[in-house]
Amino acid sequence: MARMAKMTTVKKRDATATRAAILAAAHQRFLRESYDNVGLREVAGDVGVDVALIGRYFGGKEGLFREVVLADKDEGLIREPLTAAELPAYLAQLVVEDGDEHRHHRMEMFVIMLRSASSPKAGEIIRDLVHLDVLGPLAEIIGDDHADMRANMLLAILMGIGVLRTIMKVEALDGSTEQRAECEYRFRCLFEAALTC
Amino acid sequence: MARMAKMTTVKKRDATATRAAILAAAHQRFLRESYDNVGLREVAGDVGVDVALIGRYFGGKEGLFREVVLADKDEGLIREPLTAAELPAYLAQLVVEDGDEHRHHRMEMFVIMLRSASSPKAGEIIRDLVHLDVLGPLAEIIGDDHADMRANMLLAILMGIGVLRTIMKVEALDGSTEQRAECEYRFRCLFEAALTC
DNA sequence: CGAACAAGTCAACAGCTGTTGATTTATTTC
DNA sequence: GAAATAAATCAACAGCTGTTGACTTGTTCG
Repeated sequence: MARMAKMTTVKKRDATATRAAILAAAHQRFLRESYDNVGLREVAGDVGVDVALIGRYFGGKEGLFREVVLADKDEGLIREPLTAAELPAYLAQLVVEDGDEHRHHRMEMFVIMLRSASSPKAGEIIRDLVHLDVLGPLAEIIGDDHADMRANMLLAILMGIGVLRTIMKVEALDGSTEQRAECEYRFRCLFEAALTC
Repeated sequence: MARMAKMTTVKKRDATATRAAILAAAHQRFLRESYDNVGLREVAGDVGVDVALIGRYFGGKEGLFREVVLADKDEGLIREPLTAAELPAYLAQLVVEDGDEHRHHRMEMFVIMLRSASSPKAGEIIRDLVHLDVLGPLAEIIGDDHADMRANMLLAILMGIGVLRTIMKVEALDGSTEQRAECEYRFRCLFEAALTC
């Protein structure tokens, strides 16, 4: 009858809540598979909702992906005010995932972008975001001449590490246990080299 | 009648030749699109052959991709005998694409791997190849303790540059005209840092 | 020539994809 | 409580994907 298994919610009808739930589910899916390999029915299934609802709320797959990526944009890769001198240490800490919840979330956004960078439709969205939201701020922080190139080199290192770890599944860069400190140190050196050489 | 438009070949029937043609066409396609976004009909169309033939010769899409990737394996990323000291300069030259035909081909293999690294089926093939054919030789050349980690860092830089250039379509790393020398210099510095820090 | 065999084509099948219009169900409003 | 509105579902459609078996055509060998 009225008594259901789940006590808290008997499937209340809340548009904004389900919208958010779909967004969260999509985020998790895009984190683990590429744009092409994420099915809308899977995402809908995670939430316990029909596929058609995604179309209604986000207009389509592309719209859903755009919103997932843009939702994380607020806490872009570099948000807090940083000086060029602090950059290497900050980035190094970022990649060894030893940060707080915010930093973890930023790395997730990074992985999503990496995963779906191929695939024409998703790639376009990502490229814009990278240029405006990552490359721009980075170059501004660096500030000297050749700032553009230095920003690109920093991003290249970040992306390379990301690809190797999450997509190529290389274990040596995990930075688990005691290796973590060593890992972080080396990466800091690398970032410094990119800025000073 | 017997007179056709193309003078040289009136469609001779050569199994090994068409096999090679399919392989070449697939190479070009995988160079520009990801595994998921390359259609077998497109590849067959490039050669002027029916799709079914691909299935006959390569067993399927996965087999085709494997053969494309393995065909380039002979001239792996690092082939000629190199010392650790020569490595930075060699890699820097590799990424600015200022090399001969062989080096160009090696970078193409690299791009193919990057493009399709996501996508479960292709990724598995690529991962094996990266471990055995790139990471292994690199670590052997480096030779010191932490060789594994250093090899990973070198590869990370290489991949990052590759992703930024070919997938994110960043222009600043193109290394065109006069910038090329500067580009090469900076990358050499970066590789050196990865080896010595 | 004519049989044997390989090379290539044809057609069609399942399976899955994102997308859409009509429909049902719950909630709100008067 | 009944009408109006939003939330969610259903069913189905095209389109494309890789794959398979049966068929046709060209080549080769006796």
